Formats: sequence, structure tokens, C-alpha cells
Amino acid sequence: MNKSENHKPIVTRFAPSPTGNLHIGGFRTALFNYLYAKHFGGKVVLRIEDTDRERSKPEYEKNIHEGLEWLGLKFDETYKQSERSAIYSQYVSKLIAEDKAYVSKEEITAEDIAEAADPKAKGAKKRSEVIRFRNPNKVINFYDIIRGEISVDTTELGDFVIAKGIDEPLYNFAVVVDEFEMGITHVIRGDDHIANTPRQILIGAALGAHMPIYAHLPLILAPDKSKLSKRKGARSLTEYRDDGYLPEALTNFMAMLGWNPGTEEEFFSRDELIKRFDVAQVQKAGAVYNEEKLRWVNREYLKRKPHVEIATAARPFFERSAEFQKNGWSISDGHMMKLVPVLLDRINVYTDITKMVDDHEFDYLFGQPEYDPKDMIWRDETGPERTKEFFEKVLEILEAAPEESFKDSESVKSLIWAYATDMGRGAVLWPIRFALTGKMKSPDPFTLLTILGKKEGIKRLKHAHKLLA
RNA sequence: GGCCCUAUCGUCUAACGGUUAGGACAGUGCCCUUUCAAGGCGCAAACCGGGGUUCGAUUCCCCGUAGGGUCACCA
Repeated sequence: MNKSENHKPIVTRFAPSPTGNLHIGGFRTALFNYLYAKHFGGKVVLRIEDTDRERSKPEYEKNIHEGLEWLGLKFDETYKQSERSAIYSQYVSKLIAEDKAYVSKEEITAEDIAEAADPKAKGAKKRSEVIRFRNPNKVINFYDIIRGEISVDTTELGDFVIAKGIDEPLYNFAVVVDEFEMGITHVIRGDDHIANTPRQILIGAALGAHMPIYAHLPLILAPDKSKLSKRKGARSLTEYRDDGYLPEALTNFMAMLGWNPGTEEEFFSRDELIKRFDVAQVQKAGAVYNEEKLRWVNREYLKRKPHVEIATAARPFFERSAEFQKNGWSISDGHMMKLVPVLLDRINVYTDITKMVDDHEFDYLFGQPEYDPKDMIWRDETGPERTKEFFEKVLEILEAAPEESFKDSESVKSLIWAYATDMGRGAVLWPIRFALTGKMKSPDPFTLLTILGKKEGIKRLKHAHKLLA
């Protein structure tokens, strides 16, 4: 890291508005701001942009904090624009005094009145007086770390409104005042703000502020390549949390959406990301969000977790199932631990467990399954008589085996394997597995025996044997 | 529509003028195997089009095309 050339400490910011829950797009912006600042040993500030009193809601603000906390993003400073109105009005007054802005009398048309009557209209409730910025009508050039030079003629913007009143600053104005007051050196934000940049630069110049360095991140897209929105399936971070996604997996995945270190590595811890991250390397084009891949990344992280941790985290997802509750099932800690290998082989995310329980895939865990005895017979040529013999022999072996042998599937396997191989593995193993689960598809019989334990396992095999009589 | 931005497999991407255009997810085939998973090994799959510049363009420039963003007294 080039410490020597950084005289000024870097300060970045994440500035969400509490008009909705925090989604993955917002998270990625927050993450990139965080990674960039931390890479250079700088600061990140969190600024809640709640100047829109109508649309800002406390519950959204809470959701933003919860999401960020879940992902472990810690901010060095936190501000809320609604608590800073004195600062904004001071700057508005200054601009007016310097004739860089002025109070404008607005004509209210019949159209405006009609609009105001319609709650869905965007420009509802027009003021008769607003504060407008005196646009010097210049061509603005700025350098974007990701996109390079961008040039825009601001003439067509006209004298845009910067505040509804002296105490009611609008977004573009409040942002510029804050960037200035908070000493923000780098503005890293979504691509959709690129159109706001010229007017913010204009306001900044009028304020005598030093222009921050901009980096506009490509948007995260829905599968149809349009901006990802709630309607397009964007879920809030807290929903990912509630579904049991691992925060480190989501972080890794999001960091790789639009950025990569230029190598073929794909797994990075938070610290590695801080060390490697560079905004200049982020992709210019928007990236389609692919949940399948997220699920795969999550699974990779799951596989590296200690089994105890998985057992503990997975339990609530069993209990959450409607079937589980309806049947009054329960599951012990010992069971959970034994179940981990089975889970690891078939889930990507904890919430998959709930679906599987609801789909009756785990019914066998909770009691003697019901089934048609005919399905127990491997193939017609085996027949019920021979199958009965297999049960008898296997039962004999299992009953003689010590409890110890049921600790892991390899031990169980070693008990039965030789016999099964002699008699024909399918002919012996299929009936056992089926007797244990009553299902055409399930984990292997050895694993099942460790999960169910010696007592229950033997009980089910005896039951099956009786059904064949 | 104006302005702005973007363009490599279906998706995320590597390549920073010279490669059989690489990897990952998804897909598919085979192997393993008592079923289902998991796993292993393969396969298929892309440089948007046209002009330049250059000995040589996926890469640099221009035009076209397509997609996206934005055009509030929202943020």
C-alpha cells in the first residue's frame, strides 16, 4: 500500500436513504466504500439521508443498521441528515447572500393541483416559494476512477431547486454540504448517481469546496438486465440473514460482483479483501445478480465450518418448518450432530432445511416410516424370502455390535459390508435403507444407522422383517 | 426523445496488441455407487457489427447497433 504518497487520510461514505430496506446493491456500495477506505487505512462514514420527510421511515433506518451490522460493517462515524438542518440552512443562507442562489416565486398550475390530489403523483405538494441555484451554465468535466473522464454540459439543468425552504434542503444540496463538512475524499456510489454529479460539482464550487474523487459503481442488474429492484426480486439483507446465509459468504460473493483481483482465486476473507481491493479494477458494465452462484458460494463456506457450529445454526431451521411444528417433532443435540454430514451434502443454505422438512424428506428422522413392503425388495429375482434372510443376518450382526460401532458411518459399514458384498450389495443394502426410511431416495444405510442409533435402527429392521412375513 | 454510461460463453469474469480466448456458477456426459445426494474426470458454450490505426486487433480510435441509467419542490 502506498502509504508514503497519501498525505491526506482517505474518507469514504455510505449514504443510504431510509425509504426502503437495505438491499444487496446498497450493501455492495457500502462494502466497496469500506474496503477502499480500510485498504488505505482511512475512515468510512455512514450517513442516513433522510431529508425526504415523507418517505423516510424509522423502520427502514433500523433495517439498514441491522443489515450492516449483520454483515459486520463497522463505520467510524455516523450521521443523520435530519439532525443537521442548522448546518444546511446556514449554507443556503450563505449562497443566497452571495447571490449564488435565490428565492424563487413559483407559479402553481392547474396541473400541479391535479397532481397534488393524486397521491401517486411524483411532484405532489408544490411550494409557492423554493430556493434555486444560480446555474453558471458551464461544461463540467470530472474524472471518475472507474470510468475515466466524463463531461457534461449543465446548461440544460437550468436553475435547479436546491431547497424547498431555508430549513428543507434537497438531496443534491445536503449531499454536497455533507461531503464538504465531513471531509469526504472519495465518493463511491451507484452508477445511477452519475447524472447527479455535475450539479453536485456546481454546488460544491459555489460553496468553495474541494471536489471529491468520484467512482461510480456499475449497477447490479435483474436477470432481464434492468436495474435490480424490489419488484424484480431484490430482497433485503435481513431476509438473507433470516434465510441463514452466512455473512462472510455474502460478502465474498458481492465483492466479486463487479470486481476481482485479476487472478483465478475466488475465496477471500474480509481481511484479504481489504488487502487486495482496488476500485480502479471494478468492472464498468452492470452485473446480473445470480443467486445460484451465491448459493454455491454459501455452500463452500458452510463446508468449512466446524460441525458443532452447523448443528447449532441448523436447528432453528428444522423448528421453523410447519410440518415439524404440526407433528410436535423434536430433535436432540446428538441427532443434530449426526445429521451434519447429511445436511452438508444436500443444502446450500440453512433455509433449504425448512423446505426439505416441509417436503417430508426428513420424515424418517422423527418416527417409524410407513411404506409398501413390496418396495423393500431389491429386484424380483431376490424375492421376499431371501430378503427376509438378509434382514435376519444383518440384525444378528447389528445386535451383536457394540454401541461404539454406531458412532460413525464407516464403522457401521465395516460391520455389514463383507456380508452385503457376498450376497449382492443392492439386494442387501437397498432393503435395509428402505426399511429405515420408507423412501426411494435417501442417504446411505450406514449414515442412517448412525443417525437413528442402534436401538431405533434395529427396531425398524425388525418391523420390516415382520412386514415381509 | 435529450443527456450520460456500457458491450468476451446463458450468468459472474480473465486477457492490459501476438493465447488452441482461461476460470467459476449453471447445463450436459462418463466414473464412483444399494437409491438420492456429494465427489472425481470430461464436453459444450463467448470476443455485437462495420470501418480505420498497426506487421498484427477481443484489446486502441470512429461510426452503427443493442442494452442500461437519468431527466422531481425523491434520494
